[in-house]
Amino acid sequence: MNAMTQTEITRPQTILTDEITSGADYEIVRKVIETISETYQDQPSLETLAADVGMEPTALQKLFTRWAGLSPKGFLQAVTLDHARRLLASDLPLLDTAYELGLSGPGRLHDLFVTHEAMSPGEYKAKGLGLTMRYGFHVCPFGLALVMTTDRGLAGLAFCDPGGEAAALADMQGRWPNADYSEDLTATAPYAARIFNPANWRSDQPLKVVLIGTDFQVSVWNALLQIPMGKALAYSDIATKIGRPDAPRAVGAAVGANPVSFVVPCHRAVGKSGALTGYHWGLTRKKAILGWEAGQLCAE
DNA sequence: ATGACATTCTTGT
DNA sequence: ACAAGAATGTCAT
Repeated sequence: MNAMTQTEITRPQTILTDEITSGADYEIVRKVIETISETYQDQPSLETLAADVGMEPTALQKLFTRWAGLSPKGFLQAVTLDHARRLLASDLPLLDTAYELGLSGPGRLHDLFVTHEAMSPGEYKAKGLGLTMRYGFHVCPFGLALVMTTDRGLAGLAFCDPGGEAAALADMQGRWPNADYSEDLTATAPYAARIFNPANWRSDQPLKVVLIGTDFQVSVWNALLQIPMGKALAYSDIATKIGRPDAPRAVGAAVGANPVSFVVPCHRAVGKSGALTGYHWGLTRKKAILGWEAGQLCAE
């Protein structure tokens, strides 16, 4: 069922000619999202948006809907303050039970099933010494994804746009400067295929993730993993949840330091007002991911 | 709506 | 040990 993992891929560009065009689509989609979020008060028409990216209105409509499962207008609503508030307002009854679950094996922590283990403090201090990281770039609905794995599981996931590969890789390597790195698309492709295709989100084959960070960071990331798809939590809520109600700002820093973006849903942390605040890989991408998730939910 | 400041943890000297 | 910074929050205009 996974023809994709068999494909020989040495350069991201070659994929663009593949039938999987979602990576190329994102270039367009990203521009449109950018325009929408900058000018949404003016209610930009589909026609205007299409003209901006040099497309026919109907073509853009089709492309955007195929990408997000949501029309541009629907998407606009999905990333509105109102909607984010609704996500926030909704319950957070997942406080204690999910935590235990997270420590003891596979659980429905994200709609993508993951098992995760934290590295010991000693391993963290070694900054990756003795670890072999295999990495590769793969097209995904949000541009290019840099996937990094160890033999213990997925350790890193970053995003970039075409041309930004080196910067993204440097960003990740800076986190574990003592690790060995080797490009190995054969190792990373299956991860990419599983992560970005909701059809492959299965409980019988959970994704293995290793969390490499300080105790504080790991506890924050654990909290993020407990936020289900289509929900969001304020930074201050997360702070409360991990027992440090006075440290929302430190939570923000820890969320931002998350090395496994998307899988650890750092995009589901929002400001207390429901406003979408920063994102390490670009605020537009955060909006794109949230809108895309909204589309996935609609599709069910 | 905007801006100053309070506050906690991480990280690099 | 210390100082600076961070994807915040709150309160006063």
